[in-house]
Amino acid sequence: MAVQNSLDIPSRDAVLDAARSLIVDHGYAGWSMRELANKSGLAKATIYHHFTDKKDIYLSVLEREVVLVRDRTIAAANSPGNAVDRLRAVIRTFYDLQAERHVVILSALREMSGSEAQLCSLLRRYRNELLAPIRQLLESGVREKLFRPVNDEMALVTIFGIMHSFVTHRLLIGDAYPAEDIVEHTLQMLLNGIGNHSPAD
Amino acid sequence: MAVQNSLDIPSRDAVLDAARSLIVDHGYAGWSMRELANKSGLAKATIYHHFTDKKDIYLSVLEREVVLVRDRTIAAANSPGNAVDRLRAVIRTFYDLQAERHVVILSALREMSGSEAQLCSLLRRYRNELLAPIRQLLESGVREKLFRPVNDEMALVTIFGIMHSFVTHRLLIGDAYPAEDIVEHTLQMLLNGIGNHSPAD
Amino acid sequence: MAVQNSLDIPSRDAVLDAARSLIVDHGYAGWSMRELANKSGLAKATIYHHFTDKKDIYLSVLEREVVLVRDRTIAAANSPGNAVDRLRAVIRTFYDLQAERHVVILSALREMSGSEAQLCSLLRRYRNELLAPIRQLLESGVREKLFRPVNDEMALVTIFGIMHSFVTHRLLIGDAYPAEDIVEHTLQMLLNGIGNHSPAD
Amino acid sequence: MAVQNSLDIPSRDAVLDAARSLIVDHGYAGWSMRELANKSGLAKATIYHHFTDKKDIYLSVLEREVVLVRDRTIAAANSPGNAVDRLRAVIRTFYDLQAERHVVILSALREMSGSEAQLCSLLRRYRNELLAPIRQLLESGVREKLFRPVNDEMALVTIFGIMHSFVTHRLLIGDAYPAEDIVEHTLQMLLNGIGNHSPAD
DNA sequence: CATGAATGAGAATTCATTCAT
DNA sequence: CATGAATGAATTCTCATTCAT
Repeated sequence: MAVQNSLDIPSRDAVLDAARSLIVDHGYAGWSMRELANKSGLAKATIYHHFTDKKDIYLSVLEREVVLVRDRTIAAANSPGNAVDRLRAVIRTFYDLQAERHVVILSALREMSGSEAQLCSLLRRYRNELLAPIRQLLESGVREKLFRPVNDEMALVTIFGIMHSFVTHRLLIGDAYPAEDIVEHTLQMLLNGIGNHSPAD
Repeated sequence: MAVQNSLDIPSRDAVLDAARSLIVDHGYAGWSMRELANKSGLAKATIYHHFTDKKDIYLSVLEREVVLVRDRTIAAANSPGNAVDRLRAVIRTFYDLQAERHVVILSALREMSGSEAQLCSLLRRYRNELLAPIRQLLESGVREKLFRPVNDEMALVTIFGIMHSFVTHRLLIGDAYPAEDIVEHTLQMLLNGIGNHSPAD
Repeated sequence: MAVQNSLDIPSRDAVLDAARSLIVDHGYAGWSMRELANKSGLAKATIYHHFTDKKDIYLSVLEREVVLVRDRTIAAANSPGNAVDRLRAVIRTFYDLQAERHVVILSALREMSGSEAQLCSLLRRYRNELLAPIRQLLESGVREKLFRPVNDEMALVTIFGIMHSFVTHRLLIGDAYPAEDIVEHTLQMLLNGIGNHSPAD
Repeated sequence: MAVQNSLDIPSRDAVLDAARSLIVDHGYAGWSMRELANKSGLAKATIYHHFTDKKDIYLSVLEREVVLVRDRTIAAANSPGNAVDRLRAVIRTFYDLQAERHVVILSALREMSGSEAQLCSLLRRYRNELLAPIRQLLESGVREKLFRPVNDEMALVTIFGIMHSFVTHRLLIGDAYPAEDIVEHTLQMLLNGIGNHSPAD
C-alpha cells in the first residue's frame, strides 16, 4: 500500500487529479467523496485535511483549469506568425485541451444554475482572462488587414462557440477526422463563414 | 385538486414538465425524486407508477425535447423567404428555444460519460434529425448563390456552435442585448466570419 | 495498517448478534436495517461501514453459526464414554444449541430458493463439516457393536431430522418435557426406531 | 360454516396458486403483492377483491395445504396392506408432496415467531389432524405386533422429522437417489433405528 | 369483477461530513 | 498527515393498501 510520494503536496494534487476526472465524466453532483477517495488513493477523512468540503474541491479544480487554459491560450495568442497563424494556434490549443478532456469550465455553467456566487465569479474571471489575449489578437489582425473590424466580444463568443462545438461533435462522432483538418475547418468557418463573398453575378 | 384532463395522461406530463425544469437547472444528478415529487405535485410513489426509474424520466424528457426542437427547426427551415431569411429564422428559433425552455440536450452529452448507450443513441438521433432540414437549407442557399458550397456537416457544427455559444453567453451576461441583435450578430458571423473579404489593397 | 482481528471489532459483533436474533425470529426478509440498527445500537450507516449489504450480514451470521455448531458437535462427539453416550451428548448439544440460540441454518434453506449460490455452498459446507465427526462416531459405535452398520449419510440425515423435529416440536408445544426426557426419547428413537425387534411369537 | 368459496372461482385460485409458489420460494415476507399480481395475471387491486390483505392470502394458502396434506395422509394411512405397508405409503405420500414442493407449513413455523395467533392455531390444527390417522396406524401396527408400543406423539415427531430431513437433504443434494430408495431407507430407519438389536455377545 | 391511478410509510443504501486516535 | 469508525440526513425505489371508475 506504500504510495510513492512525488514532490509538491502530492496528496492534494492526487485529489485534484482524481476530482477533475470525475467532474469531466459526471459534473458536480454525479460523483461522491467515496469515489473520489477510491480514485485518489486517499481515505475520505484525509481529503478533508486538504479541502474544506466538496464544493471547495470543485472550485479548486475549476480554478486550476482556468489558469491552465488561460496560460496556454496566451502562449498561443503570442506565438510567431501573422494574426491568422496565431488564431489557428489558439484554435489548436483549445481543441487539444478539450481533446485531453481537460476543460470542464463551460459545462459547469448550467449545473449550479447561477445560484452559486463563487462559481459565477470564477466563470466571469475565466471569460475576462481569455478575452484579453484574444482581443489583442483580433486587434492586431485588423491592423494587419486580415480581419474585419468586429465587436470583439461577439467575435469571442463566436470563436468559443465554434471551437466548442467541434469538440463536442468529436465526442459524439469519434475521431473521424484528424485534428489538423478540424482545426483548419474551424479556422475557415471563423474567417469566412458560410456566405458567398464572391462578386455578385 | 386539479381537474383531470382526460385526453392525455396529465400526471405523466406534469412529471415531465417538472423534471425538465429540474434538469435544466441541475443536470441529471443534481435533483432528487423528492424534489420532483414536490414540483410535480404528485407523490413519489405515483411517479414510479408512470416511470420505471429516474433514468427513464431523464430520457423521456430528452426525448420530448428532441421532438420539439426538431419540429420547430423544420418549420423555421421551411418558412418563407430566401435562404438567408430562413437561416435567420432557424437561428431565431434556436435562440428562442434556449431562452424559453433551456434546451438541455447538448449539455447532457458530458454528464453520463458515454457509458449510457440509450443517451448516446438519443443524441445521435437528435443530430441526424436536425441535420436533414439544415442540409436542405444550405443546399438551397447554395443554389440561390447566397451560400458558398461548404461541407454541410461542418456547417451544421458551426451553426450549432455559434448559436449555442450566444445563448450560453446570455446566461452569463444576462439580457444585455435584445434578441434581434443577437440573432443578427449570429447570422452575420455565420455568413461572413471575421475575415476581411474586401479586395486586398 | 489496521489489524485484522475479527474478534476485536465490537461493533461488527454487535451487529451480528442483533442480526442473528432477528433472523431467528423472522428469517431473511422479515426484518429491516432500521430494526437491526435499533437492536444493535448502531446507526444504519455505521452498519454499512462493516458490511456491504444485507445479504452480507445474513451470510456472516450463518457463517458464525456454522463454526459454532461444528465446534460444539465435534466436542460432543469426542466426549468420554461409549458410542451411545457420545451420541447422546451430540443430541444434547444439538438440542441445547437450538433451545438457546435457535440455530437458523436449516431453515435458511428454503428461503432463498436455491438461487443463491453463496448460501448453497455455505449449507453444503455445514453439512460436510458435521458429517465428519458424526461419521466417526457411527463407525466407532459399529466397532463397539452398539450400532448396526448403516450408511452414514442416511444415518446423519436421520439423526438431524429427528433432532430438528423434536426442537421444532418444542417451539410449537412449549417446554412440556424436560430436556433430558426429550434427549433420551430422541436417542431411543434413533437407536431402536419404532419397529418390534423382540422374537416373533 | 359458510361453504361459498373453494370451487370454480378461477381468479381466487389463480391467486392462491401463484401465492403458494411465491411462499414456497420466499416465505412470507420475501414476496410482494406486485409479484403476486404479475404471477397470477390479475391486477393488484383485483386481488383485494378476493382477499382482505396479504396475511389473508398467506393463511388461505396454508389452509389449503393443510387440507391437502391431511386428506392424502389419511388416504395413505388407510391404504391396503399391513401397518408397515401403510407406513410406507404415508412416507411416500409425504415425500411426494414435498417433492412437488407443495408443503410449506412446517417452514412457516419460524417465520412469524409465535406472535401470530392465527398461524399458530393453524399449525396446531395441522398437527392434530395429522396425528389422528398416524396414531391409528401406529396402534394397529402394535396390534399386528409389527411396532413396539411407543408414545404416539413422540413417534409422530420422529416420523415427521426423518421424512422432512430426507426431503430437505434432497433439496441440497439433488435427486441422487430414486424416490423408492429414499422412502425405503426412511422406513428402515424409522422401524429399526441405528442400534444393534442382534443378541448381545 | 376488474383495474389504473394514487399514496404514506418504509425499504435498502449512500451522502457529505466529523472525530478520536 | 492520515485514517477507521461513526452518523443524521438524504438518496432511489418498493411496500401494502385504497379508491374512483
